[in-house]
Formats: sequence, C-alpha cells, structure tokens
Amino acid sequence: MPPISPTSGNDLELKTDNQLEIESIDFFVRMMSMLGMPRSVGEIYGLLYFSKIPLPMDQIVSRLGISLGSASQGLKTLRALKAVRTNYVPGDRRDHYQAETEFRRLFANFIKEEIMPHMESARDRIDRMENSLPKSDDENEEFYKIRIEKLKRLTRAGSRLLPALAGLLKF
Amino acid sequence: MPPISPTSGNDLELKTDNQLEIESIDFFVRMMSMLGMPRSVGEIYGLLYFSKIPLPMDQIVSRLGISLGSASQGLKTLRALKAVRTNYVPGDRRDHYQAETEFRRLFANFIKEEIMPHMESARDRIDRMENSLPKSDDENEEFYKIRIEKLKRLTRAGSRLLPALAGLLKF
DNA sequence: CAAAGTTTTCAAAAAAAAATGAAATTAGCA
DNA sequence: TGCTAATTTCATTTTTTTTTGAAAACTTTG
Repeated sequence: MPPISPTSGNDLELKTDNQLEIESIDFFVRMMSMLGMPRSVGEIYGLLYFSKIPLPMDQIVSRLGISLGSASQGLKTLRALKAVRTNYVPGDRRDHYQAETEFRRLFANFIKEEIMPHMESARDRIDRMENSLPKSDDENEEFYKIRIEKLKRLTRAGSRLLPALAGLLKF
Repeated sequence: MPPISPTSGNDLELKTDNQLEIESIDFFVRMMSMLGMPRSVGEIYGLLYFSKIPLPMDQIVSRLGISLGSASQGLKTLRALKAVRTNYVPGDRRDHYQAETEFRRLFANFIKEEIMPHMESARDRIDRMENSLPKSDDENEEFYKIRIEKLKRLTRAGSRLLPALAGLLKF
C-alpha cells in the first residue's frame, strides 16, 4: 500500500515529503494508541499533521490505503475530539480536513470527552459501595470505610486535577 | 462463576463482603481498562483492594473464577507496577498478595513504567523527522519546521509535566 | 427533481488482544 | 537430594476490537 503522490511537486520533493509523512504517521499512530485510539485514527491525524493543505476524505483514503469506512469512522472520532476541522473549498463539494495542531486544546478536549465521563460514573460506583456497607457494624467496617474514603479522594483529585492539567501545558 | 467463600465469616457477612467486592472489582476493571490494562488485572486489584488479609494466588483464581495463567500474568503486571506487594506468611509456602493502596505511588510508577519509555522513543522519532527534512530548502520547509518544533515542545512538556503530576496529587 | 458525487452505516471478515490450560520450571521442605 | 506444591510460560482458543466493502442515505447542482 504505497502512498499516492502528494498534490504538489517533483520526484525529489515527493520522496522527502513521504518520508516526513511516514515518520509523522508512525509518531501519531503510537501516540494515539497510547490514548486508546485505533490505528486508523493515528494514521489520519499523522497524515494531516504534516499536510499544508486540507485534504478531502478520498485523498486520505488513497494516500493511506485504508477503506472509506475506516476513514469516515476515524474522521468522526477526530471531529468529536476536535482534532480536525473541516474546511470549505469553493467549487468542491467534498469536505476538506485539516489537523488541529494546538495540543493544549486537543488535550483539554480529550480529557473532557474521554476521561471526565468515566470520573462521573466512578463516583456513582463509590456511592453504591457505601450503600453496600453493612449498617450493623462488623469488625471490618472501619477498614472498608478507609478504603472507600481513599477512592473518594482519588476521584476528587482526578476531577480537579485533570481539567487543570491542560492549562499547565505552557508550550 | 460464583465467587467462593471468603476466608472468614458466616453467610450474612459473606454476602455483604461479596457485594463490596463486586463493586470494587467493577470499579477497578473500568479504571484499569482506561489505563489500557486487561480485565483480569483490574479484577485482581479490585479483589485485593478490599481484602483485609493478603491472598494467595489460588484464592484469587477461585474467587474470581479466572485461570491460573491469567492470575499469574496479571499479578506479574501488578508487581511490575508495584500495585501489589507479596507478603510472607509463616508456615505457608505460597506468596500472599496485598494491594498497594497509596494511589500517589501507584500513579508515579505507572507514569515511569508505562509512559516515560514512550516519551523517549517519541524523541527519537522526532530526530528522524528532522533528518528527513531536505537541507535544500523548498517552499514548505518553514511549515515543516514549525510542525516539528511543536512536537518537540509537546514531548518536552510531557516529560517534565507527567512525572511532576504524581507529586501534585495531594490526597 | 433527477443524477452524480459524497459520506455514513453496518453486517461480515480480519486482526489484535486476552484468557485458558497443560507442560515446564522453580522453590521449599523432609 | 528428591519430592511436591506453587508458579511461570506459552501454544492454542476465545473474545474483543478494528477494518472492510457495499448498500443506504444525504447533498449539491444541472
């Protein structure tokens, strides 16, 4: 699955261009995979990250050699994370995609979309733990209470710290 | 796959015990899975987290209804993360496992073991990107340089910030 | 409003990850 | 040292996730 020629350029540029693209795709495939994102999402973002011009989906498909379905689904994911924006191109009815390269914003969105919902349901589960604690105290009650308290502190710290984290990124 | 009786207690205690255990296992399965850990790892940690006494592997196996292989592999992972410690019990030749419940320490270890190695190889990959930049400048060189610079800042920020993060957890 | 181009959806296939179970290894004890 | 319990390893199976590809659903425009 060799990538198809970039929009501009002669052979030498092309080769160089591709080399950077390949490294970029490699980079983001790994980074995204750390964040639990599928390969295709990393590939798409990696391609767009070093593309000077916004690319339509069919170009993404042909350059990466992935299926339309993957591309569509991957772009949907990236849109949800606000990691790509669509660009209007006059006289072309395809959407043109461009990478959002401000990592601070990307990060903030990731936390909001992917992490925070889990924090909330974690709190619910801790509440349920408290309810399943016996009112009638047994010898272990104190032990259990301490463990539950630790979980509460953990989720509280997470809920406060994670959203603040993006702000700390002083690039 | 019903969990087998806890080491101590009558029927009522048992039931209550199990309820908390179930919630705990549920909680940690999800939390660990957010961090990319397999189900079994979350189950084991969740079980140990609310266990007052350290448990040998065969008890973990029978209570969770997982295989020996899973348990062994899961405990290996947890040991690598220092999320469990082994306990010596006189007159018993099995290892007894106990959960490390100080989340700050757990977190610090996770960052060190699971994240930092990736940051390092990310730097290598960025170096390779710079090498694949054409010396002979083309019209895009400036654009590429800026993109690469952003990646450098990202990895630098990550390498500084993440290890510091654990310290911020003021439980 | 029809036709062509574009994108989404989703059942099926493929790939990747995790769990199993039994053989191999290791470690404690008599 | 030899025996046995405990643990690890790893090829195979199972489960889960991701990708594919083609049909359905939109959308623009002639």
